[in-house]
Amino acid sequence: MTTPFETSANRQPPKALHKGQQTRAAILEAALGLASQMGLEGLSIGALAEVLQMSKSGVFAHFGSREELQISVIREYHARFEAEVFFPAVQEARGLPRVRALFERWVRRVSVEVDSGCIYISGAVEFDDRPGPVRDALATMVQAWHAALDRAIRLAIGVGHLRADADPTQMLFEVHGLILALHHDARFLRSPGATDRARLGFDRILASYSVDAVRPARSTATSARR
Amino acid sequence: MTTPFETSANRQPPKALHKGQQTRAAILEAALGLASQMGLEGLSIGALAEVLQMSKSGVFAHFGSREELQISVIREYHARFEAEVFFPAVQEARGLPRVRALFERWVRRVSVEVDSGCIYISGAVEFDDRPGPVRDALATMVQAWHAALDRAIRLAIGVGHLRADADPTQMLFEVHGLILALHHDARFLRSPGATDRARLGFDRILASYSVDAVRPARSTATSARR
DNA sequence: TGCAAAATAGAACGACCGTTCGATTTTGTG
DNA sequence: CACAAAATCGAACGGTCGTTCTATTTTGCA
Repeated sequence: MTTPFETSANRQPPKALHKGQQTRAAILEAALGLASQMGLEGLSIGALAEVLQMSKSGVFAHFGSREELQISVIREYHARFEAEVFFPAVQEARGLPRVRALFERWVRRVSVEVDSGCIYISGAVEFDDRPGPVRDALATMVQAWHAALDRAIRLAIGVGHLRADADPTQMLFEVHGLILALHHDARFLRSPGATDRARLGFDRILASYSVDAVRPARSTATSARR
Repeated sequence: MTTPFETSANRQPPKALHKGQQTRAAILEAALGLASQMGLEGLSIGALAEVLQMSKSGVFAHFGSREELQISVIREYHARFEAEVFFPAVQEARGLPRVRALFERWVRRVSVEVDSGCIYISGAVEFDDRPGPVRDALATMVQAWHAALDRAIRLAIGVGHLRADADPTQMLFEVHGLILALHHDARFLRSPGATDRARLGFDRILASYSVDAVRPARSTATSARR
C-alpha cells in the first residue's frame, strides 16, 4: 500500500462544481478558522453565519447537524495537515532525512499556528472524556498521523540511521512531547524561544537514538519510588 | 524567602467556620470535579446547583460571577497541587533527589487524574487566546509551578548533580513535554503504557544532563532547513 | 427560455446559560 | 429567646444555542 497516512476520507465524485459545493467549502474555511480560535466546542453555527453573512439555517443545511459540521472540520484540517506536513516530508529519502523533515514541518506548522491553534491538540483536550463520533473522528486522525511517524522511525532504524535497539514508540512519545510543549509555551505562555527549544530537544533525542551514540549510561535513574 | 511556590492566594482571616464557608467549600469541591471533566469553560452554575441539590442563585451568591467561580476553582486546584506535589517533594534533599521527587509526584498526579483531567493542562488549551482574568490567574499559577521546577533544577546544577553547562529552561521544556505527552496519551488515546514512557523519558533526560554523561555528540543534527 | 431542483432565508421552538431581585428561611449571637 | 444578619430560594430576564419548518430565491439543465 502506498497510501500511508490516510483515513477513509474521500470526497465527492467530481461532478461539475455546483453552487452548493462552493459555499460548503467557504463555510468549511470559515469554520476551520473559528474552530482554531475557539475550539471545536466553541464552534457555533450562529457565529459562523454572521461571519459568512448568511442565515443560520442556510449554514446548517449543508451539514445537517452541528456534530457533522465538527467532523467535517476535522476532516478538512486533516487534509490540510496531510498536504502541508506529511506529503512533502514523505518525499524525502527514507531514514533520518524523512524523519527530520516530518518533525521540522510539524514544528513549523505548530509555530505558524501560534495564533490559530492546532485542532488535533485542542481537540484532544476538549474530547478526552466526551465519547461520541467527534471524538472518534479526532482519534482516528491523530492515530493515523502517529502511525505515519512510527513507520518513518522504524524505517530509519531499518536502514541503519538509528540504533537497532531503539524503541520507536518511546521515541515517538518523546517527540510528541516536544510538540505539545511547543504548543503550550508558544500559545499559552507566549514564551518566545519555544520553537528553538523544540528543535534543540529533537536534536538531543536524535543524538541519543542514533547509531553513534553511547549506550544510555546504565540507568542510575530508576525513578524514585517510595 | 522560603515561600517558594506561592502566589498571592491567601484566604480568610480564620474566624469561626460559619455556614457560608462550609457550603462554599462544598461548592468548590463539586466545581473542581466538574471542571476537571468538562473543562473550565464547561463548568456551569446550573449543573453545579443540580449536583449540590441547591438553587442556581444559591450557588451563584457565593461567587458573584461565573468568572470569579472559575478563578476560585483555579486557586483551589493550585492549593491541592501544592499540597500533593510540591510541598512533599521539596522536603527531599536538594539536587537530584528533589528533582526526581518533583517529577515522580507530578507524573503520579497526572496518571491518577486519567479520569479527571489536569486543569492546568486543559485550561492552557481553553484559554490560549481568550484574554481576561481567568487566563491571567491560570498563567500565574502555571508559571509559579514552572519557576519552582526551574529553581530545583538550578539547585541540582549548583550542587553538582547535573552538568554545569546544562540549560535549566531547556531541560524544563523537555520534562514538561513528557508530562503533556503522558496526559495526551493516557487521557485521550487511552494508551496503557504512557506512565512508564514518561518515566523512561525522564531517565533519558537525566542521563544526558548528568555530570557523567558524554557531551551531546557534536550536533550532526542542525535541523533540516530548506 | 422555462421549470424542476437545489440553495437559502426567515421565523419560531425549547433548552440552557449567567444574572438580577425580592421574598423567605436559616443561622449565630447579645 | 429575640432579632439582626447571613444564606438560600424561586421566579423572571435577555441572550444564545441547535434544530425544524415553510417560504422564497437562485441555479443549472432540457
